[in-house]
Amino acid sequence: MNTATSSAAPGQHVPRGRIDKRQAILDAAFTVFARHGFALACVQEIATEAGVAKPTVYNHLHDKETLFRHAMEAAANRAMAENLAVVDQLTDHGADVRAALDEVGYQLLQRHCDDRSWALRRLLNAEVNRFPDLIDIAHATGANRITQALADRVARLTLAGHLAATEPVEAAEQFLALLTGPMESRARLGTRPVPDRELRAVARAAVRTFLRAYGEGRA
Amino acid sequence: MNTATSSAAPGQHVPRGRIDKRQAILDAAFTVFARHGFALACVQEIATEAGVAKPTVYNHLHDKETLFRHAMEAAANRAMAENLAVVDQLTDHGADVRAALDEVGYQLLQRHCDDRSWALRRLLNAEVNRFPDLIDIAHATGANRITQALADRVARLTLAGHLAATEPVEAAEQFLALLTGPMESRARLGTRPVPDRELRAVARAAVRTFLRAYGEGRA
Amino acid sequence: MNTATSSAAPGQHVPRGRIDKRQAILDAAFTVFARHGFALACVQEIATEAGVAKPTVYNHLHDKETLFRHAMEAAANRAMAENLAVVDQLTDHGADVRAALDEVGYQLLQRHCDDRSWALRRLLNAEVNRFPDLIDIAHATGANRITQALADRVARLTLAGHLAATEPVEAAEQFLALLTGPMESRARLGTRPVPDRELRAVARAAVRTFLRAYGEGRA
Amino acid sequence: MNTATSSAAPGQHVPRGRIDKRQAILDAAFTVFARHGFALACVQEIATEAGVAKPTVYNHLHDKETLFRHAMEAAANRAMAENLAVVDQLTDHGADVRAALDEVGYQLLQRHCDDRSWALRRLLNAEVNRFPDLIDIAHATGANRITQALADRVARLTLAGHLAATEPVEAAEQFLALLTGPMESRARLGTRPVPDRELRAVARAAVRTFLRAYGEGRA
DNA sequence: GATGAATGAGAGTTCATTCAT
DNA sequence: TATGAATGAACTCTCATTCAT
Repeated sequence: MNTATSSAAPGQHVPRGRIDKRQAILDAAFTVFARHGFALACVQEIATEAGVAKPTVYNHLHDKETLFRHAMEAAANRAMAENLAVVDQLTDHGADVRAALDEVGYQLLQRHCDDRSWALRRLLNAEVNRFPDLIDIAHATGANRITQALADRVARLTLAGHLAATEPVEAAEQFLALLTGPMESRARLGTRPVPDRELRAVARAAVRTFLRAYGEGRA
Repeated sequence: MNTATSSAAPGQHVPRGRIDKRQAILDAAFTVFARHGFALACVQEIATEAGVAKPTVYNHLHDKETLFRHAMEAAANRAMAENLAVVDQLTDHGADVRAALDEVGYQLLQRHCDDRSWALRRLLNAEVNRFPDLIDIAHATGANRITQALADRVARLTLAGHLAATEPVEAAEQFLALLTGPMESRARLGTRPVPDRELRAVARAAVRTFLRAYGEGRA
Repeated sequence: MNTATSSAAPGQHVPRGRIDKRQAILDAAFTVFARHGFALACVQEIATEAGVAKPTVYNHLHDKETLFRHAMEAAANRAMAENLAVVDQLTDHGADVRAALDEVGYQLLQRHCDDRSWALRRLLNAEVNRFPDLIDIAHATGANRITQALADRVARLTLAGHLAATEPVEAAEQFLALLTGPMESRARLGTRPVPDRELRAVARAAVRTFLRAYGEGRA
Repeated sequence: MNTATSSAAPGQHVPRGRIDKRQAILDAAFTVFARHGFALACVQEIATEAGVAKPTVYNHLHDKETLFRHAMEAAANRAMAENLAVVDQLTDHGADVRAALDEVGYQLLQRHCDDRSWALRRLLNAEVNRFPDLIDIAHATGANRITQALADRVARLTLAGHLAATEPVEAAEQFLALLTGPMESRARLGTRPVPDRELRAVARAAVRTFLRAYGEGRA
């Protein structure tokens, strides 16, 4: 039905339409799963959202569970990539640590409060019993990697004399906790859109506490 | 599994069913909902778990939705009561603030990592789209009340000269964030039982950071 | 619940309340059956409409089928009595046969188009497969008796020289047919209230045709 | 029971089901609805009677209600077509009006007393509250169309000097009433099969009365 | 490879009916 | 006697999944 979606390079025989279709299905799947949860999402709705027929979904992803897994992995990977990109900005080339942390904290919060991020965490929570292995994928490759990446930066800042964090991982963990912890109830589990100003404020408060605890004056 | 279904005095005629059937149903409902989520939990299983027939469930709680709502409210209320009881221990009659915070933090973490607490949060996350009003019930009367109660204590400790928290609510929010934030990935969303020792450690780390930021030396 | 319904004579110990209750139940039953049909009428609704509890219905009338049978018989008997009373007016003491037939025809049509009459016929039609014996009760003691009573009057009028009906039963049958036949689609099976003027017109037309066929001028 | 389900040419590959499944379902539906009424007819029985699986019924006709509506409409259309075909025979090329009316009356009565006709009227009566619009379909396009068609013929016969009906519609209405009115109790609402001889007799009596009232001698 | 049609299994809900007070 | 509570049975409808084209 949607055969003209792809823009395959002319003269070359790459079945790009195939891949595009698969991607469309995965996107649609995540959207629909986010809307209704695993159990109540029906494959027909996913197919319609993706613009294909139901059996096509089964041709590409063998069954509903596989579909869910792949959609979740894709979403988790994208989210992690975005977060890592933010953390990577935290280099020491700017002397003003507070400003740098403020900015990184704010951007992390933005990612955290994105609709798809909330949906991802919601689904992870919801289906943890049915898909226990998804936690590994999402946390091992997700949350923990963010923590580690952030710990790396903290360690560097400590070595550079900008911080006094003796245990970088713990510091990173707490920094993230100070950022995201307050959002749970403020955003009502992702139901309420949090204005940018509030994100900035939460980030600033987190940084303030973090720096009081781990600022250079401390040991 | 449901040992508290009926506590009738032995030797006394037990009516075919009346008094605590409703409670048994609600308990069973929460258990089964926690097991499978709302959509996949079937009323028959709840009825069986409660030791009644299916229509009895419908006689007491009109709907599957109503059943869910009431089960969730009951669970949320119990959890909140437990947490408030813990916070209430945080009076200033002990001079050692750190020890008091350690203990309260540890007990809050215990409640937080209780199976039923994880289940409650999981269900809340999972069904937020279908039951948006449950967030109000759970957060407004739950998380926020804990924060407020804790803020009260923080204010008192500040007045007593034991803390330097100028904004008690923010301080309370961050204390809770420092406690519970790290648990998300450590407990793998409630999948992995966290040993007491680890709870103690996380609590201690949280208190350490908290006191560095809000200890009496600060202003 | 409705204990004060009866007006038992003081000083006498007649359990009138019992009888009243039974009657209330039968009335309610007919109303509800007329509303929803046999299958969809639920005993609970009948009980509520009668102002009693559900088991009380079962105490008085053993089960739903019995309830239906008794309600229908009562309604049929009442309808028949009313119709017979109308036919009985058709004596020859008035010389104007046309006027007498017009009036009787009109009154029969009124009875025929009463809500409860439509409901009765509707239910009879609807449940003929499940309650075949009800036709006997309703037709043998109902429609046929009206026809016979009318045939009696026709015979008398013939003997008195006012009519020329050689076969009174056939004449009666046709008179009733001319009256009620056109109502089926005019009243849309009882759904549309037919104005009195229309009833008069149909009756007059029926009488006109009837007298052309069976008037004294004919043989 | 359902011999006309599939008329595929023998020796040809029959697809697992496609072409006349819908028709088979509608036929089965009418049969089963006629047997049990709307409420007590269960879709499973319809599916079995049609030789398909239950969901197939839902695939073709969305609802039990939709199913009922379509089955009723089909039955009503067929009945009306048959009746119209009979009325169409009533042309004036035969000089013997009485014989022509006798024959047409008899054939109309045959249609009227067909099992499916009784069933159709029964269902119409039974479910008039739940499906009020069906009356329009059945009466407006059914009974009234027959009356109008018959009135057309009556008018022609009048113009040809064979009748003296000044109001063709009223005459047609009464002719039909004289035919079908007596059948209600004679056929016991379709429960008792009426022998052909009786149909002939009722038709003849109706025609006799009709011609006395509207024959050429009259004005 | 993509699709229209078909199906087996299963869930929520209702209801007539019966206990036990 | 009248009733609140409980239940077994049944029914509609949905959905993941598979044929056969």
